[in-house]
Amino acid sequence: MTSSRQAAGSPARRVTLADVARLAGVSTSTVSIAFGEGGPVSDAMRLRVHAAAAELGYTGPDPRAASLRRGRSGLIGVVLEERLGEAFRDPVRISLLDGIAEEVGAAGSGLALLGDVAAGPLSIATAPVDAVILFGCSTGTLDSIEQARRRGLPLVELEGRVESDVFAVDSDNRGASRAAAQHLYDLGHRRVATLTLPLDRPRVHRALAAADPVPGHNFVAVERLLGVREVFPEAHTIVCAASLVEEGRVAGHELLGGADAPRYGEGGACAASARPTAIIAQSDLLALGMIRAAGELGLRVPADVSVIGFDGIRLDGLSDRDLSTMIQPAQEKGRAAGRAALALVAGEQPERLRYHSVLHAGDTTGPVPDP
Amino acid sequence: MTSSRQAAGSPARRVTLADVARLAGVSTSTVSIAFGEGGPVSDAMRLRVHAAAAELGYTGPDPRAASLRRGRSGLIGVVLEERLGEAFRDPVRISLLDGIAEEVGAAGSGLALLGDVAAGPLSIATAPVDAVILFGCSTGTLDSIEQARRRGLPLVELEGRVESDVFAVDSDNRGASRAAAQHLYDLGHRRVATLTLPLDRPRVHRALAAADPVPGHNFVAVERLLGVREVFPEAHTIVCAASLVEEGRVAGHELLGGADAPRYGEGGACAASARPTAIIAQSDLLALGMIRAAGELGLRVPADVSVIGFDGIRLDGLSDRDLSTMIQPAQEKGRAAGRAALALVAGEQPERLRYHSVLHAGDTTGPVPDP
DNA sequence: TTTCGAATTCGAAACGATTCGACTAAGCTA
DNA sequence: TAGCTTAGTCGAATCGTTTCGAATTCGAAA
Repeated sequence: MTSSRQAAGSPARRVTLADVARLAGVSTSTVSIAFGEGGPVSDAMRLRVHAAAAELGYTGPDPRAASLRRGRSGLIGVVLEERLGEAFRDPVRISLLDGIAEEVGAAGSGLALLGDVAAGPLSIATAPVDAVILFGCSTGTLDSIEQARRRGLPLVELEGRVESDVFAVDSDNRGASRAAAQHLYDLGHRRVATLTLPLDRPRVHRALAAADPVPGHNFVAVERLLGVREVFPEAHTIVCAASLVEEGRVAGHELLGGADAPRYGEGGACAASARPTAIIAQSDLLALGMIRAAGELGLRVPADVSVIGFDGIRLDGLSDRDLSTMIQPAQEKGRAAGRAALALVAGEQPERLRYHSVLHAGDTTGPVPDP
Repeated sequence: MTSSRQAAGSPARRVTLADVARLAGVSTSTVSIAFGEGGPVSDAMRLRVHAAAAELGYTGPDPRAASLRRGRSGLIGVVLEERLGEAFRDPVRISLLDGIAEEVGAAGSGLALLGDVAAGPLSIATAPVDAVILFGCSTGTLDSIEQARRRGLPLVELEGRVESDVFAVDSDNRGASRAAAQHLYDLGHRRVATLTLPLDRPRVHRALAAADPVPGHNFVAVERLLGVREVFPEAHTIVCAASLVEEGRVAGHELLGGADAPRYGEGGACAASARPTAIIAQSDLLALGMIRAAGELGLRVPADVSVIGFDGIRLDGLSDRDLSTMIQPAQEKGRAAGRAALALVAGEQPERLRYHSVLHAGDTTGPVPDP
C-alpha cells in the first residue's frame, strides 16, 4: 500500500551519486561530501543536494563502491566453526558475541558470520571483512589463523593458545580452574572428579584416565583440566561431548550411579566410599546437569556431593540454586575483542589482554561429608 | 614462528590481480578467470597463473572490488532488533537462524548481523548486503521494511503480518494455537489460562483481561492469543516479558498460587475451584517455567493442571518430561527464508510460504481433574 | 580598489576486479 | 589447402565512490 517505485518494466539503472550531482548541478565530490558526516559543505549546498537526491530516490552511497574506495567494508568477521544452531546453544559464546556486537556496533561497523575455512565458499578467504575475530576455544582454529594471515587481515583470537603470537583476549583458565579445585580442597574434599568441555574432534563422551596425557586442541578445556590436576592429580575425568545440561547429567549418572548402574534414571547411587565427594565441571551447564543427576540418584547437593561449575553465566531456569562457579567476565571479554579488532583495523597495535575469573562460592559446594 | 611477510617498514601496496597478470605475462582478464570457478581456461594457464600468484603472495581477488563490479556482496543481512545476547536466548530464533545460515552458506553467501535502523550506524541503510531477512515477530519491523524498500533491497519477512505485501515465510499461528486449545477442550478443560510472548514494547509482565482488545505489534503473539480465544474466549491471559523459563515460572505462581500468595516458592496452591485446570503457553520455555512453578506449588502435571507449550524445540535439560506442544518446523522455515532471499537476489519471484505446526500430545496434558 | 585568507566547490585519479565481444590459433572436414 | 568450428586469451569499458590538491568565490582588511 506504500509507495512502490520502478514497478513497471524498465531495467532501471540504479541511481548513482553522479545522477544526483547532475541534477543538483554540482560535482560528484560535493555530493559525496554532502552525504558524509562532517565534511566542509555549506548548509545551503547540503540541502540542495539532499533535495536532488530525494527527487531521484537516491538513498545514499552504495556501500559496495564505498568500501572499495575506502578499503574498508565496515564488517568484522566472526568465525564460527560449528553450525549456528550448535554454536549459539552455548551461553558463553552468546555473551562473548554480545560484547563484540556492542563494541563493534557502537563504532558503526557490523558483524559477519563466517564459517570454517573448509565450510562454505564464504569464509575468511573470501568475505569482505576488515578484521577477523575467532574463538580459539574451538578446535581447528589454526587453518583460520593461517588464512587470515595470508590475506593480511587483522586477527583477534578469543581464548587463544597462550603461546600464540596472534593478538588475543583470554582468561587465566588454568589458574581459575586451580582456584575452583583449591576451593574444594579447602573444604576437605580429596576424592574429586571433573567434567571437561569437548577436547577434540570428533566430540565424543568418554572417560580419561588420570595418568593419560591431556589431548586435544581445545585450549580452554585443556587448560582447565590441567588446573584441576595441579590440585587433584588423580581426579577422575570425563570428557563431555558438548556443554549441555544433558551431557552433565549423563556424566553424573556415570560418576555417581556406580559402575553397575544399568540404566540411568532408576535411582540408587553407588557406595559412598567409591563415589567422588565433589565434582568440578568446566561449564555451568555441565554442573547443572550433574546436580540434576545427583537429585535423580537421591543424593543431596552439597551434603552428599559438592558441585562447582565454570562461567558464571546467569542461566534461565536455574532460579532455585545458587551455583558455585568461577565467574568470568564473558561480555567484557567480547567487548575487549571487539575493541581490539577495531584498533587493529585503525592500524594501532593493542596489547594482549588477559582476564581473570573470580570464585563465587554458592550453595552447591560444602564441606566433605563424614566418611 | 610461521612465515611473516612484509614485516618491515614499507607501506607495501597490496598485491593486485594486475600484478599477478604482469608476472605471469597474461592479461588481467585471464587471471580473473583463472581464479574463478569454471571459466574457459586451459589447465596449463591456470597453473601458471596460480604459480605467479603464489610467488607474489596473492591470495585471490579482493572481495570489495569484486562485489562492486558484480553488484553483489554475497552477504544476506539479518535484522535483529534486540541486542544479540537477548535475541540468541530464544531457541526458536536460533533454529531459524540456523536454517537460514545453512541455506545461505550452501549457496556461497554469508550472513551479516544488522541492527535496528535506529541502532548502530550500520543498518539496513548502509550495510553491503544483497538482501535482507527480518523477523516479523519482533516489534517495530516497519521501519526496517521501509528502509529496505527505499534501497531497493530484496526483502524476506519471517513470521510477518499476514496482510503484508512483502514476501514472507510464516506459520498458521492462529490455527496452531487454536489446535492447542482444542486439544485441551477435548480433554474436558474449560477453565484455561494462557501465557503470551511479549506483545509490545516496552516488554512488561502483566495480566490482560479477557475482554481487552489484543494490543501489540508482535504479530506472532497476537495471532496465537487470538487462536486461543477462538476456543476459550474467557481465557485469563498473562503477557510475559520474554520467552524465558523464569517468566513462565513467575506467571505460574500468579496463576496457580492464588491471589494472596505472598511470596513465590513457599508452596501452597490456591483453591482448586479458582485455579485454571490447563495452561496454554506460547513457547516451550514458558511452558517449562509453568511446570516448574506447578511443582513448587505441589501440583502434579497433568493430574492437577495440564500444560501445553509451543515450538517443539528440543530443550537441553528437559529430559524428564515429554512436553505437549505445537511442533513448528523452525529450521525448515529458516531454510525457506534463506532460499527465498537468494531467489530474490537472483531475480526470481518466490511465492509466499506458509508452514503448519503439528500437535504433539506429550505427557504434560491430560484429562481435566474431577471437581 | 587591490590583496589575502578562509570557506567551499571542482576535477580527476584512483580503488581492484569482472565481463563481453573481438581476436588468435589450432583442429577438422572436404 | 581453403574454410569452418571451437577453445582460449586479450582489451577496454565499466562498477559507484572517495579523496586530495587545485581553483574559485566572497568578504574584509589595507
